[in-house]
Amino acid sequence: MLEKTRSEKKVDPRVRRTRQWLPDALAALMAEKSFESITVQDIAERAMVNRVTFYAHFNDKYALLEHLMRAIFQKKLRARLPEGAPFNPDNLVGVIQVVAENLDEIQSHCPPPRGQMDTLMEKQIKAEVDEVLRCWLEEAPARRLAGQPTPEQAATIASWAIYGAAVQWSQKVRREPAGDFARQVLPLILAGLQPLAHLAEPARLNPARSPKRSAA
Amino acid sequence: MLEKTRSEKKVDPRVRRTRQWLPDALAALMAEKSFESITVQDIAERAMVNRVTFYAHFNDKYALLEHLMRAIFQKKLRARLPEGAPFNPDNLVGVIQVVAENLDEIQSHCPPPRGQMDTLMEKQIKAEVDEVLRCWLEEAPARRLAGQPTPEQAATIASWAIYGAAVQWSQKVRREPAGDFARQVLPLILAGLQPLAHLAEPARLNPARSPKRSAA
DNA sequence: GCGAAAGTGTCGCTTAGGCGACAAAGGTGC
DNA sequence: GCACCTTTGTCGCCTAAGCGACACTTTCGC
Repeated sequence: MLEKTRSEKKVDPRVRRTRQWLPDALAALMAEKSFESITVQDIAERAMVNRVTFYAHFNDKYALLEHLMRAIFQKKLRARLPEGAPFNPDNLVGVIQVVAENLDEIQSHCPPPRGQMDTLMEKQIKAEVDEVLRCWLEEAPARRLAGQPTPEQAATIASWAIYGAAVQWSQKVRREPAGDFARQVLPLILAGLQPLAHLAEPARLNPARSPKRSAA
Repeated sequence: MLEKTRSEKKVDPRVRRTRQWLPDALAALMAEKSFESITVQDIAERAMVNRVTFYAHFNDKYALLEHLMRAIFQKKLRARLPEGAPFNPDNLVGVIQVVAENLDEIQSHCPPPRGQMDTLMEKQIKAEVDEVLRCWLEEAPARRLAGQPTPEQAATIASWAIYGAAVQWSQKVRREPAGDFARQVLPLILAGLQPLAHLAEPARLNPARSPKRSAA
């Protein structure tokens, strides 16, 4: 597991195809019936792929569902953020917004007995957000001091925080648009991303030195 | 060559897929540029298939074009005639009509320097019509006498006749609808399909015995 | 003309996918 | 309980597809 992070250069076209078809087939089937009633045979048949081939790529249908949900989320993210988008407040708002919208869509589309689906989705979305944040944190000027939080810790904390905020938002009876919500919680999320904070507010106070508070 | 006539039972799904993709790719490319300017590499690339795989299925792009044109014609035929349609005058009219329409469409869509395309299409359409007629002739009650035309001969003669008539029709400056044309030439075509003639006219004259001509 | 570039057709070799079969769970009806 | 059926994972064997490389031929551009 966890081989190359973001490259995937030379993949056998056959592999690329089947890894495209299987999620597509599952998505198509889930538009027709409940996930639980879908069998691996159904998926393989719809994907025009042998059942054994399925197991060569995914352990079971839950693993495929994880992959599918992450792919869906990634696609929405790509639509909101341009490829290789740099860190800035607007792009971070975009991430939060897409998390919220995705959550909302799943909850409104799928019938309430969603079983493990919520858990799976939560794991995948947090993982994806974590990865995006980690990229941003690694690109940012390194100012890591011993005893201070690592970028990995910051990314994890922020991804959990974002997801938690989105869950709370999605459960409100009268909720504001996802974009408004995202802008609203932005400061709280940014607070957890200290290494990036100076990129967010151009006229910031100096963090390490004594904060010379100006007279009002 | 010329293995099973109409069965194709168990084909490896991988083969089925590539034999689906390659014609699809060629059709897509021909909507963009001329056939001559299309290379085997283009086709393989568009079909997401290795170039060597192409040669495992077709000798060259002309062979693929033959296959494609026959497939297109077959599809139109299936749309006009229900699967396993029996012989009757209306279905024969349908065959003639589809031949004419197909000819017309190719000639109006493709730019006049069509090179070998006409030849290829002619060969494939006549082959397909020949096969359909042969099926009908074999199903018909056998009344074959020594020295009389075989069903194969009758089918070939009729398929050539149909195609020739369609070519003439397609070149007319002011031509009637394809359906009218088909009904118009039907008697001439039927005349060449003697073994089927009795299925076409319920109140026919007895063919072998002395034609007792009724007074006007 | 003539060299570079692109396209063609064909070779082994490697790899992913198809297939039949199997034992081991899970239902379902009685 | 017990059969019966479906689904699930997992084998090994075979085949189609991918790939790099080769020797051509064709097509340009100069």
